[in-house]
Amino acid sequence: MSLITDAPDKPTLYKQIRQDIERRILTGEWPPGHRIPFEHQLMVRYGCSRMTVNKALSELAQADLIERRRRAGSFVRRPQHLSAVLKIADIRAEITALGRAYGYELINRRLRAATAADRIRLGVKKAGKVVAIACRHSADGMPFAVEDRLIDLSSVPDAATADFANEPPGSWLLHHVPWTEAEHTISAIVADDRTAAALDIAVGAPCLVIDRYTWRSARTITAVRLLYPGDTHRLVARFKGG
Amino acid sequence: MSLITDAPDKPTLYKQIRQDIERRILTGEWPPGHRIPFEHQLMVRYGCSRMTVNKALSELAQADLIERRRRAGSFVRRPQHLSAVLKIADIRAEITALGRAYGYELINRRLRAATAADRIRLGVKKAGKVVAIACRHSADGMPFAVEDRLIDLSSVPDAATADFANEPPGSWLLHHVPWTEAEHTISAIVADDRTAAALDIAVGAPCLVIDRYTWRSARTITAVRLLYPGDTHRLVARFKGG
DNA sequence: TTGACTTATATGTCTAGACATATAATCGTG
DNA sequence: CACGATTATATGTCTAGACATATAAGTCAA
Repeated sequence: MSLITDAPDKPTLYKQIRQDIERRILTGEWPPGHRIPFEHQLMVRYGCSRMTVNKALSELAQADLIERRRRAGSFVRRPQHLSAVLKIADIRAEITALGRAYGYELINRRLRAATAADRIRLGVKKAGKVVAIACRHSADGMPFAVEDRLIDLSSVPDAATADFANEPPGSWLLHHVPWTEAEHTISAIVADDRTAAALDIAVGAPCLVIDRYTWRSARTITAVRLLYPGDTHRLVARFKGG
Repeated sequence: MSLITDAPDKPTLYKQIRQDIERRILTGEWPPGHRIPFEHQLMVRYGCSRMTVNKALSELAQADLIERRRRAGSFVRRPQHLSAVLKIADIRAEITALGRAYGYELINRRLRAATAADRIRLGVKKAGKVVAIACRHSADGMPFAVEDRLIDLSSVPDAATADFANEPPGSWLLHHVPWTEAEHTISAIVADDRTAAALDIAVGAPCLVIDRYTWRSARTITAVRLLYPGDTHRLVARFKGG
């Protein structure tokens, strides 16, 4: 579901310098704490101006591979805590990418005044209207995930009239509302009878849960809970690090 | 467990330009596909040289917020698929960060010739030796996670003599072996009797599973499976996007 | 020894140019 | 009209300087 690729680039000088240093760091030749040659030394070694060296080092610093300290120099950072770019794609794109046929089914759609529980879930204080949606995504006709979503109509008025019978709300929102911030929480539960029926798995079978909250400029847009069969579905995050 | 913070920086000119454009993109003032003013126009607007504008735009391009095309200009990119930086910290750091007391207990440590199953798990073909470790992490005396790890001794010879009785293998590896690539797979299972006993939860209770493989320059270092109680533990990924 | 002050220095930012290069737009030609 | 050649232009990279600024290291006094 995710992969960080290094596009092969024309080896301009600053990129060459950057890759050169990166290689030494990744192979361990320059261990954490090692001081990288000063910009002045590097410009002599590579026969270029300081700006060129600076650009290479700046990018390495931006990638957290090195740390730059005024007057002291640049240092190889100690291995970062494991961190991964976890790309959780639009479910339709995810299923299509697997080469399987995507299916969507709206189970329930209700427009209502926000209940107390709704307001807590969306993290809003004022009363207002919400759209509650339950739907199911399938791959090759088999249940893939069930979705339980709440959309704050005060943030997304258009959602009141949107037709979610044919378009999944996730796709609709992605195309209609720019988001600025989001949060995923991943956990595990066992299927209750309703979930089990919807996913066509046994009651008590493990489920992977993704709760996603999306904001736009500190304003809640939507809260969604996705349930996947836990033994067949996997989230994969692949990454590089130092 | 993760958070992308924007450190408040002294507002140098290029950063101001960058944030200015970033704001317009994030608020939707400049929607996806919108062409950003040419560098030449921006240098007039901000009264600076092209290199300054170029630095701002280059960083925005590096962050995938804009796309730059020669002769055509720079354009706001359409919203990326949801992607999050999922920071899976060293467990000790994770527990400490929660303000709880960290505990570690080695359950089992065996040095053996790699079995067929070991070789499959590590993705190596040649015969060799491995260290198999089972251990438990606890927070405030309560089981937090159980770990089942395999270390390839041909990649990490020192692991044969390392003392994992007092130091968790994850911390030891992080400090002794630089890694260049890793992969996480997140899934859910239900606890079997052994897992239930180790985590002090009921048989059949949900567990969050993290399988992590770590490589160094295409060479497998270690494979580890972490089991967390699924209803109490959560992976959180918070992020920004366009 | 400790704390306050000074100094040297590496990085941070910026300029006003230059040439390279990819490509959108235009122009000509069949 | 279609297609290939030409041209204009925005970005990509680079230079040789400049001054700003944080700070490690050295200096000196209490």
